[in-house]
Amino acid sequence: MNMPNEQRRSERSRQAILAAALDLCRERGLARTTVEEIAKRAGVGKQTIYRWWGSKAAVVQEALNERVNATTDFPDTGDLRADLRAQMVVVAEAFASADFAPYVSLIAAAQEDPEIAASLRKVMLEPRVRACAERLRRGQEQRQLREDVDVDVVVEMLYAPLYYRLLLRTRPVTPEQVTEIIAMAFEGLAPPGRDGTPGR
Amino acid sequence: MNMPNEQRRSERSRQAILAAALDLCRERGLARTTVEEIAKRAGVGKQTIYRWWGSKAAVVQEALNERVNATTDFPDTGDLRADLRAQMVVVAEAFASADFAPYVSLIAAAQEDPEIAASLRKVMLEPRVRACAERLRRGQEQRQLREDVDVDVVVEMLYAPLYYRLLLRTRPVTPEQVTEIIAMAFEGLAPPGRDGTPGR
Amino acid sequence: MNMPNEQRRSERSRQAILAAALDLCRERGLARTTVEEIAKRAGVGKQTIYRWWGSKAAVVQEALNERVNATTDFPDTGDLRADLRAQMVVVAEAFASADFAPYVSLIAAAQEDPEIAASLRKVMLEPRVRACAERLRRGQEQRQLREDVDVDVVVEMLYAPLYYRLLLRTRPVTPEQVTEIIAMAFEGLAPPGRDGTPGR
Amino acid sequence: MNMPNEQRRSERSRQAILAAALDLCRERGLARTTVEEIAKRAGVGKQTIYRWWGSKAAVVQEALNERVNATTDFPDTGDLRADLRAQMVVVAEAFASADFAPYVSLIAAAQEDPEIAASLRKVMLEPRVRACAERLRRGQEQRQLREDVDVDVVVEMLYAPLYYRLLLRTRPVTPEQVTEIIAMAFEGLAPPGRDGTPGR
DNA sequence: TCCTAACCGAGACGGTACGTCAGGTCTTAAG
DNA sequence: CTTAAGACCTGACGTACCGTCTCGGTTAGGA
Repeated sequence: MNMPNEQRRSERSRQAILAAALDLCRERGLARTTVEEIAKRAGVGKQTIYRWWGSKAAVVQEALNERVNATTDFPDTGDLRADLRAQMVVVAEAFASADFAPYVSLIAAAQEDPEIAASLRKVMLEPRVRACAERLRRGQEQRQLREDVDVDVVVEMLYAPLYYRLLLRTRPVTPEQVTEIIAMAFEGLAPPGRDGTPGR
Repeated sequence: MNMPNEQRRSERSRQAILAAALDLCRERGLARTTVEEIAKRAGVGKQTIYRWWGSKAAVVQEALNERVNATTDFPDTGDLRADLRAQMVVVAEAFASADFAPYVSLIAAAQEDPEIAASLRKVMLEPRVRACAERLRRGQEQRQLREDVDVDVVVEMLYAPLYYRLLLRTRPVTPEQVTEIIAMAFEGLAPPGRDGTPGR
Repeated sequence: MNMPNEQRRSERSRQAILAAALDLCRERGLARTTVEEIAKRAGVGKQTIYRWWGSKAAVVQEALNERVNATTDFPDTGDLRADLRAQMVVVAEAFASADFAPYVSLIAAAQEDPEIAASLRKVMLEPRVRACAERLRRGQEQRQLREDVDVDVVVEMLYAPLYYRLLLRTRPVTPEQVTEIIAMAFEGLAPPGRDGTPGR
Repeated sequence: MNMPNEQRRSERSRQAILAAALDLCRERGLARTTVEEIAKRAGVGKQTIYRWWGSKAAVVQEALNERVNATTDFPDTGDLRADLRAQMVVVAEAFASADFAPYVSLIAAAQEDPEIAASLRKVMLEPRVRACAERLRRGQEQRQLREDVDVDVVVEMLYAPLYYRLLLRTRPVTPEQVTEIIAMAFEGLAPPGRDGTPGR
């Protein structure tokens, strides 16, 4: 994207485009949304979209990024598992919401467009992963989490099942799932042995 | 799909179409593959594709299904964690392979097409999930897995991190990841307490 | 124009396109006619136009050529000046007719497109010029036209004033103009001298 | 055109626009010349063009009018045919020149824009026609031209063949053509009869 | 001499049409 | 009846220009 003069840009058009793109994406998914429709609904010329964005996916992502709660702070009440649960329930509820469709569409688009993938990771994923990892590290200091685990892998283990259901649609994402994940992850799958530590 | 007369169908054309579709999908992804190209490369009329399949995704899925190793059997050596590791490493290697691109494309397409999603789940996912769940249940009987966990949720907990990396491309899927997942999942995240059972 | 298979061509679409193009051209001129409108009015895809013609001008020309009276025969009653007058009056009336607008548009388009120009000359102009020249040559044999003139130049001298008014719109083209042209051309501009032959 | 304040107008910009328009028109014809290109080449904002002219054709016409030899005087040596020939040869040479393309483009544009047509007639055509007609009238007084002919029609008869070749491009416009036209027009096409006056 | 209205360059804007691509349907000829 | 071939209608693509509309910056006259 080598941009034209940013200063002369019409904020009115920009907002109308982001809103229209997001609406259409919610209504029928990104694949069935066309640049022409976005332009028409936003009351804007197509060129204005092509001037500032590289693809309809880029528009949706900017819209999403601007509207999604920007706070990536993680609660820290001192109780790691409670804090994780609280945060993950928020995520689970977001995943279950109909408004979340554009994010799913974007992940789909990212599968065949490395640029979207990179930008998604950088903008949507990494800040939240980092916040969670930090909370986990504090949890290690507070002796609420094993010290010999890689917190980045823990983040994956906790959140991956939510993404699994989100993307493979085997079952709905629910707060109950969060409860189960945390319980299983913290308590482990090994049956309680005599000394509390399983073999291997 | 209400099919025309199956018996008169040309197997030669069918195979050529499946091969062409898979090749193109590997080369440039499903989104950038067109029915027209498949037809031309297969030396086939477009109508022959539309006659027998509902979409290019359906073609790719049939191709994938026919070529992928059909055996969903799970090893059972008596050592649950070793068996899980063995099977998951096979999956991880598959995920890491370049030939796997069509499967990823299909998952992407499924996000905005419930028909593909349903068919993907039924054909690709469920048989393998079922096989794993059964092995886990035998593991419970063999006292190698807690008896109070829902094995279907355990399947998710084990495989979800592989899908997470596959679809969000944060890091490559590797055998090491499998080792870490199994260790963390079985041993749990809670720090070893005095009595071996964490609070809550 | 390297054509696709001519045999599979839809005559229905072809006729609809020619008719629509001609109508639109009559209504508002070639410049204000768009390929999109032609397609819409003909109930045809744009691609069908682009498949068979190189430009909207080519469509109009084919339409014109197909509809214009194909007979280029020149009357030959034995009276050259009467025959010329008869034929030229037909042309003058055609020029004056509103239906003639597409021909004028085509001449305009030819000014900046040598291909249209060449095709116009070959299809519309030359056959008629040739027919007139032949009649003039017979006139020379019949001793009704000087034998020392180049009949091709005579054709120009007779018809050019009609084109002049058609294209420069100084005055309407009328049968009276034809009468004046023929009189002046045959009798000459030189004042009748003592011996009937002017100087120089 | 309701003009803004003429006094504040930038002559520098005006000249740059006229020059750019004329150059572009010579290079690729009026149809393929865009206002945007004119503006860019002239180093001028588009608005400056739209402020002072109604269309690109108007720009070209003003450019042409300013640069073309403004003298419409007709020579008068006393020999009408020689004077006509001299003047017509100048015109023929102009027609044959590559620099003449913009004038031809303008005539083409005039076919579908009555405003251009009117302005072309008024500015380019009528003064020259009037000058020629006056010379012809003096020729009648000098007994070098029949007195019973309408001089305006004679002007057409003489110049129309030049325009015919210019616009229909059947053959190049040359001084020889001028010679032929004058000879044929003055001497007439009728074969010299016994009494020097043809029938009808 | 300064003020201020106007013109100026630049170029973003809402549009229309372009010529192309691919979708899915329909037609033709061959087997 | 199926097939390969490919023309057909449709609709979206991304681009080029249209003519209008801001922006500062500059310039010229009237106060």
